[in-house]
Amino acid sequence: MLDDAGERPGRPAATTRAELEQVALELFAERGFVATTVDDIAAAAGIGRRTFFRYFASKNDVVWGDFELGLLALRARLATVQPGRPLLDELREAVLAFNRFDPGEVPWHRDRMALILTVPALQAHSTLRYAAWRSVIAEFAAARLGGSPADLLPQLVAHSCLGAALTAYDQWLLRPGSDLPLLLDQAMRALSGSWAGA
Amino acid sequence: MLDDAGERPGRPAATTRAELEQVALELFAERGFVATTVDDIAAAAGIGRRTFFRYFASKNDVVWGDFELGLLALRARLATVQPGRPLLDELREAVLAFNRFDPGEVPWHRDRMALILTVPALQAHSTLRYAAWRSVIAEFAAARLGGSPADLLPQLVAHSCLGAALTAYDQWLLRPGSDLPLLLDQAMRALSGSWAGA
DNA sequence: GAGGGTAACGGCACCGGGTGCCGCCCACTA
DNA sequence: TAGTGGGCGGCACCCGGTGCCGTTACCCTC
Repeated sequence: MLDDAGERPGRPAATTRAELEQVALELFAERGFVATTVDDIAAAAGIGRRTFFRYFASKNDVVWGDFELGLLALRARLATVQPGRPLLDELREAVLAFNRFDPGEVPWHRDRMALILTVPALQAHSTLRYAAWRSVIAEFAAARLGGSPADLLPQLVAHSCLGAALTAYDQWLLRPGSDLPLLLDQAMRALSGSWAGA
Repeated sequence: MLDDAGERPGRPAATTRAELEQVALELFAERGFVATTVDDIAAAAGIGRRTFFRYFASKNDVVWGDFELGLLALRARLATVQPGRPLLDELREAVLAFNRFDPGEVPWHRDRMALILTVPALQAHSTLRYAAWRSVIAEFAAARLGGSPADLLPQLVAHSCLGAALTAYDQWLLRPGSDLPLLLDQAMRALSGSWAGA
């Protein structure tokens, strides 16, 4: 609806989400997220400020790329999982898959995540995105454990997985050169109560 | 610095945080959080809009009452805990203590939490408050487990406790008449890997 | 009881994100 | 060549948040 080249009637779209995202991330890297105004982004992309908000619901959303698509993939993956293996094993692998990226994409992804995890406005906004992520996990956990996704246990599972993923990301950004999949794996495995007896 | 009755030189404060909070919560209950502007609150409290922002850093903060004091109490409590008991037992009791309120306070607290957990702007903002809460937990966990609060395990513990508390609050608000301390206890106990084998 | 010190008040102007409205533009189609 | 329809983008507006600065009201001292 604002992308692909012509085909449709009507005026062709002036740009794409991906293009806008790239322009914006460069500006964020140069001057920082808060110091970059939406006018700056629109000007740099050669569009009107009003048009920017047709591509992204908010300045915060620019940094989230194709998160929605990722959620769809996550849900699809979990829907086709065969029962039989421990819940946490499935979740661990799903979390790893969700956070797997082409090597070429990794630096971009790292920049994005650094913003999300350090800029207060983005930290705050991220909660709304994470809620959608958690509900995918809670759905799956509920299917496995029985009951409704709104029940205490599925919700707790979802919160725990999110916590593990965020912890891993924090470590990844904190320690240059560290390995994200490894950290995610460690964090997810640590959920199995390895610290519960301490 | 803007509270207590006279004693100091200078013009006396026109109101208090508590008074403003009460006025604001009533307006939120009447028209909702988003539909209530800061001007509305200021007008209802008989102060200038500019003055409102001397009492609260943002409209979002109104709803958080004495959270900072609670954090201090939580930290103090954890600092005086005798080693020897399992980490999770200490944390469970600390979480329960942190969320214990006078019976008379409960309805107010429930309203506050309902706002925080359902209004998107407040959900988002809450992350920043929770970060401070988590760091108190992480400090304690690091002291117990050894290492730095920034390490993976203490961070994971903190995220898990927060997740448990939020899960319990969600259930509390979802089921009228439910018992918050009981739900918190259940959620914290469920962290001990009761679902890890499923 | 007059005057100075001091700290909160609060108006004003400004910024920036976000939105509703509406006329304009422009590729495609008939 | 005229018409259709969807994206563009200016404009005006709202609201949260901030820096500035003159004003107000108390207290203390003389």
